Amino acid sequence: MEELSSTIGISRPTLSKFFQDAESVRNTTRVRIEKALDTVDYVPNFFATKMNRQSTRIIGVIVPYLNDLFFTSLIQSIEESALQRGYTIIIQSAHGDPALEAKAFENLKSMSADGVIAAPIGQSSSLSAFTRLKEEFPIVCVDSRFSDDFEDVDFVGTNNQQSISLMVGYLHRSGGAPVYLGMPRINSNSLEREKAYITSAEDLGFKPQIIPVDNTDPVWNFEEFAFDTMDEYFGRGEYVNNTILCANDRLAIGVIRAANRHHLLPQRKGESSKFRVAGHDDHPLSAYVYPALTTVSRNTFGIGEAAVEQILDQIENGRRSGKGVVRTFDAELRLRESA
Amino acid sequence: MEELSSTIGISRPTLSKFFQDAESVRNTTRVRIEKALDTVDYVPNFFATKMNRQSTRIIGVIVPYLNDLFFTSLIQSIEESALQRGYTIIIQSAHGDPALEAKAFENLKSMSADGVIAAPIGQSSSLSAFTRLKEEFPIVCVDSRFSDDFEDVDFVGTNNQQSISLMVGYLHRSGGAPVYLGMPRINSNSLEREKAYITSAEDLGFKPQIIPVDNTDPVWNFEEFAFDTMDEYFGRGEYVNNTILCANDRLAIGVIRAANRHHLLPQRKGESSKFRVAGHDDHPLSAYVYPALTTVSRNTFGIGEAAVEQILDQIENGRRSGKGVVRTFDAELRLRESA
DNA sequence: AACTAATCTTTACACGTGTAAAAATGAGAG
DNA sequence: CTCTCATTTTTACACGTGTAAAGATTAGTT
Repeated sequence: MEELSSTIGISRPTLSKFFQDAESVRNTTRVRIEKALDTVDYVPNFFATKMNRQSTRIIGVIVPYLNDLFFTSLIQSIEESALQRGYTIIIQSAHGDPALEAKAFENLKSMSADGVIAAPIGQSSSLSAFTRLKEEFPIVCVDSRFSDDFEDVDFVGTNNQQSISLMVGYLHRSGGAPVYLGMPRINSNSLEREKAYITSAEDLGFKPQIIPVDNTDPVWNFEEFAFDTMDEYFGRGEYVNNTILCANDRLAIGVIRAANRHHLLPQRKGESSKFRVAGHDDHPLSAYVYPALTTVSRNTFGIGEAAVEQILDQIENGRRSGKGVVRTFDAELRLRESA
Repeated sequence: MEELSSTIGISRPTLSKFFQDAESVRNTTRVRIEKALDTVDYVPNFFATKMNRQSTRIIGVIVPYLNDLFFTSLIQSIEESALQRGYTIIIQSAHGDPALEAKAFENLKSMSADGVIAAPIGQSSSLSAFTRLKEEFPIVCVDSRFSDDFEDVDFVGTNNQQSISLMVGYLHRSGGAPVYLGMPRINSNSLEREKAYITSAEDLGFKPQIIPVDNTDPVWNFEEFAFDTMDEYFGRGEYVNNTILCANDRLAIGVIRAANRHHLLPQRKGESSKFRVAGHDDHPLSAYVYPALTTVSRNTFGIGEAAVEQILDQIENGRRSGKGVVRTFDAELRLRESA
């Protein structure tokens, strides 16, 4: 930069100012700098620009897994919003491991990230780390809560109560009360949706029925989990005439596969069947399975955008003490073929 | 760090040495440091550690899209290998935009990344930028080549000739010569697989037949593209008795959806149909569509691992001039239901 | 106890940028 | 031309760490 500035014939501080805000230097000098930049290719050193600053304009994003299209969509919308506001995001995947999640927070702390948007795994093993970390920089939880104990942490996610009751209502009036297939207990959505199902059932006056699953070893490959679980039930003739509401689409995709294997679904035009499946999330592939999955679509874009808004609010206006902001987004029915 | 070192009662350089390699300090001092680290939580500043170094131990990873499970799996295997070797990865998504791809390279350059593993989009618009950048730091192309013109760049990917001819051979002998549905012209795999199909057809003595598609506006939502394309053909009664080999599984999933809509697939146990579909890649969901997709599995883990090996070879042993190393991985048949 | 090798301390400089303060220069208005 | 204000230059320091060199200390060996 020193070198470049003397080549152009201006001082280094002026050049530094230019890179921070091109409009902040005089018009004539700006043109001179831009012309010079066409010939040499120079970019300010990322690390040096982030050192010794009050703000790094970095937002950390932590997801439990990268191998899930919901999280990648979320990252995409977060990145888009952040870039618009002049922030850079650093993506960290916890690979489903609470220890790595804690490490991801440490990494971001060592980068003096201005704030962190985290879709937490939320296992007890990282609770103590989180308790400390949430005091160290602004944090917004997205998609799922870290734990109910952290009422002071902002949260942006889906209104599970609304989305589930919307779906349960539709299923109930269109062909019979659904039974519920929950997801492995990996985050707060898991429990929240189950509760929402029970509440909705009670509101509508039917008896909630939750399919018992083996939760001893919570896994992230939902399709396989749901397939294995339901394949066994279907083989014994159980749940073959039910409407199954799944906690998410990836489970539903596994269930549909098992149902196809056991020929539970209408096989010809005009045929009908008592067996139905519904999902939750509007997974990108849910329209492409057969039968196409009836589901509710989460407002992924809105959630990502709101998460950025909340973290920037904390960063720029300081953290408010007391209860954290909670923003939930309603979901919309996507009626397709499976229910 | 200054503060911490005086608290422990040692010098800052010693503490610095400890953080770089805990084994490099005397046993007794190491224990003292570790004990102190339990009480205060201190992590060295990421930026400061990367400044003024010959090596940052950072590897940049550029993918065209994050919303594709192949790329996320690839990232995961790259990250795993890199972490083992003590390198940190920085993920950059080009969002399908060659301009953003070029920007991603600039970002990594400004971070003085030791090297970059890139799954390039490879549109002409970023060619000139790439020509310059490939001289500036070690680059390994993964999954697809940037352009045939860059023979000096290392490449790690799938042996498309092997994978396609494996599949074409199987399809040909098991029920009829396949026609080919290509993917939008977004990268080198697109053309390579098409050529491999033609070669295989000629080897087996049948006339290659490529389904004409509208490629004016290359898109990344393959499922929709394939569905729209084939829905129209099927509606006109075309290709309804063919075996369709798709350039990737996401296309095949769209084709299966269209085929289901037009009732081209066997609907009952025992029924058979002349219509078949096969894919390429072994997408995580390909086993869950109905009928389950017959495909070939790419060695994603091997590819990621090899990409890391190649970039580290360049970083640690210097770049060799002349022809780049090319490592391709064979694929394996995954026979399921669709063909 | 004396020697040796390993480790540690001290000191000093480096990295590439932001930023503050004071002085100098430039542009536009009257 | 002179005044005034905006911009730029100059100078200097800061950030948090790595690292090199020289001297001091410690641990292990005989």
